[in-house]
Amino acid sequence: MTHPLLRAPLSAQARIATPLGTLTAWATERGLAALWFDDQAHLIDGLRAPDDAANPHVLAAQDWLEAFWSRRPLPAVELDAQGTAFQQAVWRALSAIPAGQTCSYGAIARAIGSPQAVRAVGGAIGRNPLSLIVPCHRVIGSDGTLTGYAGGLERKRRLLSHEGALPT
Amino acid sequence: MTHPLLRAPLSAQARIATPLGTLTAWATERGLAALWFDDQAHLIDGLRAPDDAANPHVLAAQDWLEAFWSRRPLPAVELDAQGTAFQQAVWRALSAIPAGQTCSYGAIARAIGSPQAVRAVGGAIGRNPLSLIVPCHRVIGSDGTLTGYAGGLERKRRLLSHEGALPT
DNA sequence: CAGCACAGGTCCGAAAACGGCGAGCCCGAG
DNA sequence: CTCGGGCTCGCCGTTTTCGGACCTGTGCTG
Repeated sequence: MTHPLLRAPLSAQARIATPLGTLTAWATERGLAALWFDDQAHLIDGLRAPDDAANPHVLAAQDWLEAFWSRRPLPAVELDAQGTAFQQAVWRALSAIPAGQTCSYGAIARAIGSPQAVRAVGGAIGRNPLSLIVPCHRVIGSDGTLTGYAGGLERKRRLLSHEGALPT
Repeated sequence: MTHPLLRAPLSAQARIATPLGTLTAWATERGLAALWFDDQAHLIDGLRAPDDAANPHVLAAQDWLEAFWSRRPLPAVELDAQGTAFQQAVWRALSAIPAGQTCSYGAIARAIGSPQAVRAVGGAIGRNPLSLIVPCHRVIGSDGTLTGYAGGLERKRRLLSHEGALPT
């Protein structure tokens, strides 16, 4: 039952439909622990909790997603993602990138005070459990290439396009 | 005449043919004391008794073996194996493993309440005098390796295969 | 009697391998 | 030249792998 992604036991999970595919959300008592597309969830292997679409954190995620797709201001969501100090720092930095903007891996590295750890930043971003809410899709190569996305490059492209931030 | 494997004098011995080679069975008045393949019987060196295929315990062993090969329910056999308290505990635990199943040395150690004595368990199993009847061939390494068998690894493999329990 | 070798498994530290990168370099095409 | 594509190499946190040390009962060896 203990999963490397968790520091508290899961209390609920629920599936949420979106224009880009169905997501599953996992929540602990403290907040949203994971949010991923079903078809790319290799990261989430073995994560399981009782279905409960009425869980408050799940509902919050749902609200957030609806606001996101319709480009309204985003409500706050309690997050409870588990990770090393470094990963937490990276994810926090990601959250600072506003919609409609992109940023390079190197920029994140500098932002968290480890300008040389560019590649390690890539690894941390790839392990971000909170798809969309922690906008890992807004980080691209310094030359404008999309480089990678756990949910698939096509999805990354469409997300950026939806935010009007597709690099030429 | 006193042998470390005996607590009562032997009363009979007899050879029994099986698909995997010829066994010899030794019996005391109280039950079956030893049962081993002829070619690997270093354990049994010096064990000698008058040949007597009509001895009741020998007959019981024969019945048991026939049932075993044809996968019928196994008749009870009186056992009279000599060993330390620790060894007896291990052998008793072995008898609890049903056919078609395997189990690790560590699991046996935990089962008898000495979770750390894994290696000692290996020693005790290797000294089990009652081949087949006390199913020491069902114990394999925790990683699935067959590790060892006094009767030869090939024989262990074929026994497990006969029981449909060969690990991948 | 002391010492050692085993039909294993667990834990821990060290070392190596592995990435959702980026800068520097070389080279050929305009 | 000058710009872009392709290559190499350094960067660093994380993961995986590897090698010992230790555990434990017993029989064998000096």
